[in-house]
Amino acid sequence: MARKVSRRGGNIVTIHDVARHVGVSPMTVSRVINGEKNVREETRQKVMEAVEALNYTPNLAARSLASQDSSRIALIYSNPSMSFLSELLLGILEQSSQSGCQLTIESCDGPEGVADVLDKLKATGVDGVVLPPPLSDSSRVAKALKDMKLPFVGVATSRPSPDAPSVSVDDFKAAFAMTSRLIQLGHRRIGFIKGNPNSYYSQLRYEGYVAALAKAGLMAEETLVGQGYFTYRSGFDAAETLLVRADRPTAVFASNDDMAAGAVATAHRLGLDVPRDVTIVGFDDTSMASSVWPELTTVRQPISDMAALALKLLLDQIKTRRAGQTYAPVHEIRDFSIVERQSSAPLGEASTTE
Amino acid sequence: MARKVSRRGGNIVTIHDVARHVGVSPMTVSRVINGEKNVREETRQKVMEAVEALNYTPNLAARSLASQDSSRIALIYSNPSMSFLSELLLGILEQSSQSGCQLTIESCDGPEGVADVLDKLKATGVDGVVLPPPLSDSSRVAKALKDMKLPFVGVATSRPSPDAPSVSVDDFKAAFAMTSRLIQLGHRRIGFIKGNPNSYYSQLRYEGYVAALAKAGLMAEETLVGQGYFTYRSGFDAAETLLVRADRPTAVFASNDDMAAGAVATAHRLGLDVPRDVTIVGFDDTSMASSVWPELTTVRQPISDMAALALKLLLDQIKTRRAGQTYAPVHEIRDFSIVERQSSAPLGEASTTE
DNA sequence: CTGAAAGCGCTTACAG
DNA sequence: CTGAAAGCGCTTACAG
Repeated sequence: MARKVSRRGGNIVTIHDVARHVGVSPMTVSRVINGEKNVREETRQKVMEAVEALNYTPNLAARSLASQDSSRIALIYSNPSMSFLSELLLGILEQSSQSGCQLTIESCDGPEGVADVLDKLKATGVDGVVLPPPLSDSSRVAKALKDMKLPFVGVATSRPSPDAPSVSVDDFKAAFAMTSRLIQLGHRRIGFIKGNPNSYYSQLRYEGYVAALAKAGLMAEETLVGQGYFTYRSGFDAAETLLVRADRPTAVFASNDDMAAGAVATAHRLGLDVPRDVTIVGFDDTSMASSVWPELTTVRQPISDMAALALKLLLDQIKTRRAGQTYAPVHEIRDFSIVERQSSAPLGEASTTE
Repeated sequence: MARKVSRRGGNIVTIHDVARHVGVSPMTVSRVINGEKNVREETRQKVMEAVEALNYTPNLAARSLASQDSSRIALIYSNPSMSFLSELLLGILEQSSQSGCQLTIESCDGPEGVADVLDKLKATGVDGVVLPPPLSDSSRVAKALKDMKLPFVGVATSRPSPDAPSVSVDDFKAAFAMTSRLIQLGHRRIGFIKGNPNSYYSQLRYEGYVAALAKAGLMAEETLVGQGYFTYRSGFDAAETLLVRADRPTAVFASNDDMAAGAVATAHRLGLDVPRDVTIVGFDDTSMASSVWPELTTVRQPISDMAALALKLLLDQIKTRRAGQTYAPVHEIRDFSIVERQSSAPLGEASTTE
């Protein structure tokens, strides 16, 4: 009978095998694996070697059962840009497989739809929730979660809930930096495409743009600002209004990549070359930014990393709570960077790229 | 001490609680939950009610530990379209959270890079692998996996390995149907943008196009066929060659959505209206198809569902093997459909949409 | 710094 | 059709 045949195709290597191999108790092996302090250095070495030699990997199921530590985490998203979502997913998955937690994903229609999802999750049993924008910005959602006493974490939130941890980028500063860069390239008439007005981070990006203009002694002309909703289509439409004018801007800063990609499409349709006739830049650096042509100059937000970290913080929070301690929410700010690609150029300079 | 406080915020409800509530043994409850036959209908009812009433959910960790049934599944992908990947991820995640398996994702650079990933996975311990295209088409990858005796499943494969299950759509038939539809709309000069020549399904889509033309008594003109690589950029470039010509095609069938989106961008850049001046259609119906403007008419492949089913088949396979039985690979064919949106129109008809 | 005992919540294999 | 026993692989809590 092949009962002891492992799921890895060989024989199962358990903590007992390692223990026997080294000549210690399973307990000691457990301690080494979990990086606990009270183990003699020499013993630790030997155990490590045995783990290596036997190619041992802990059984996650056993571990979480024994430690009562298994967590079911739900990622609730609402109509974000798909490219944003994929980056996020990649990061979350990485982390969840490392942490050995069970991941569920649920979609809903905006903050209003969250209640239903929450009911469902309550029935199924979830230990924590990861909230990407725009949900992460909704105080309403935060309140609902708080009422349920369900731990959660916000990713890419500009207005983190005081009760929950969050991971984000300084949207104001990033937009300020990007706008400054455009000014440095010689642009003076710089358009802006806003994101969804309900999102606070959308607001912050706009304010960063205005502040950078002001610092350079420029005015934010209302006619150079278009209203978008973070979708390709909205960028496409908003850009049209900005670009058909005779005194069109020489650069357009769309506040996410999807809208920037839409703006590029519009520019092309209007017979404008990017970046020769108009510079167009985005925000996020999702896959969209480098799949479009010309590839977008954009503000890079390390979405995957941020998502991974967010999940980690959530798990910490859950652990702390289980231990009966109170959890002090951490608000992590990640660095952004400006990635220059082919969609931007100094003012008046002919496109020479390739 | 809050030791018995559940991860769900209330007290843990275990199989014993349910059993006590009904007045049966835990064993009986287990049987009901797992849908086994040998339970009296009346007992089953009562158990079900108790499960409902107590809001019981089985502990996945305990279950997989007891049944020795936990599975670690790796999704290995190589540079697919990001939008395709997200759809896939969504489906896989749905299923993995339902089946309670542990998911890992790994990326690599094409079939050549798989060896490294496999080594890594071998060390970590994995029970099965999900392979999306183009990896799912590579006999080399299939061989490597087979040599490792690692179960795998192909998603969206046109050339399924005889040793592994697969879930796909009939690419030939789908391309045939789409091309026929274009012909039906009055188009006679129909261009085609091929996908990566290494992919067999790319080949099949092309053959479907040619066959449909032939059936209508049309020739596949070589000058109407462009070479792409399934990327936005390649569609953008290939479309240029097709559309700058005076005798340009009136419709272009790009063999995936990313390329179709690129082709639309090119059309716009050349001052052509879509669909008034040229109809452009895609394949897959990823989020790209409906985020671009005009939204793409395309062949819908139910990617999420296919991925979910694929994972299920993989899990079945693993289970069967563990039971020591031999597994006969199933090759599932899903239905495609043609989704008509704004990027296509009858020949010569002015754009009247909206 | 290390170990023996008990138990996490479920299922398998056996007995009735 | 139903149940009592044993065990999955690990960790917690206690003892030394």
